[in-house]
Amino acid sequence: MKSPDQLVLAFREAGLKVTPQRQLLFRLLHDNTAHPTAETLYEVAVREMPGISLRTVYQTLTDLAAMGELQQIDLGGGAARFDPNVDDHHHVVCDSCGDVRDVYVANADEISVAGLAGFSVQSARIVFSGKCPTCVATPAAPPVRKK
Amino acid sequence: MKSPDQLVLAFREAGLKVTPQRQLLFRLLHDNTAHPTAETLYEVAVREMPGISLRTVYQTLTDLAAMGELQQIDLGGGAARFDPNVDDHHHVVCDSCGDVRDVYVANADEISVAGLAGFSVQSARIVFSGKCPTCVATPAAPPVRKK
DNA sequence: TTGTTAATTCGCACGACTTGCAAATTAGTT
DNA sequence: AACTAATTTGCAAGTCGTGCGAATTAACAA
Repeated sequence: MKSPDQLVLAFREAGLKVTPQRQLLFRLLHDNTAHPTAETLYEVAVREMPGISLRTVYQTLTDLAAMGELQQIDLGGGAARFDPNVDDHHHVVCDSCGDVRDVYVANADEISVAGLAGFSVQSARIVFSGKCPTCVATPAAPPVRKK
Repeated sequence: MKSPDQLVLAFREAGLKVTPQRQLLFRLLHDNTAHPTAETLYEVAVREMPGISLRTVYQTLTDLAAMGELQQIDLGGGAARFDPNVDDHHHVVCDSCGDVRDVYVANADEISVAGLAGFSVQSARIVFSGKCPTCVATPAAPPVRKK
């Protein structure tokens, strides 16, 4: 994702307005490696800007994703997560606490696949599951997911 | 997934009852490669058994998944899909029509991954996206997803 | 065959997540 | 300062799935 300043320019060039709400979200997302949900991001945002609405957070996240500045990650079940890292990468999810981290796969294109005959493949997403270092050390860590 | 007859035995052994509804679903799922959603399966089931409820379909799918006879696939956004193929395999999704197919990856364990330090990884899911053969041939095929 | 009991079915309500809508507000420009 | 289109916001609504409770039924025993 571009820096907040660059995003301001990018939004104006796209004919979009730069509001205080958006600028706040630009800041909160910049270098954010927490893979927040819309709700999570909202909770942080509302502390700095008490009036901001969850609807606006959704809206801005959608806009950023549409501009390719943000990757939306659907891990099934719960809420979508948003990743300002738009490099080619993948993810690990902790089954216990729901934590998500970026993972880099060097030779993803070297895997040999059967069953893709006739398919025009555009992308491949890899999601690893397991226990994060913290939850490995703490056996009974309660899941974060609401469901 | 086991055959319908074997599932009957497995359910009884687990202390679960074998109802006509369940037997119907056993049959509909056997050798089913369509990766149906609960809703889709319900629509087929209700034709053979007009009174069956969507609730029961969800219940039975959950039971089968808990017994390891069915794999639940969350591809984000829409409804979960169910796969009676419980072999170690992965999936391709058609962006146009939503079709899902099984894919076998031979050397999935040979990929070199960075960022998993300290993580205890249990599994890896790979989802390919693209256009299925039909949608490659028919450019403007409408998406199936309701969203 | 009849009785017993725990499991199941089913419909409805509800919960989580997300989007549609419309009125009021505001950013960016003239 | 005025204008206009974009934005914000709250609420309603939609989708997917689950909790709950009353009525039903499978499984088993006498």
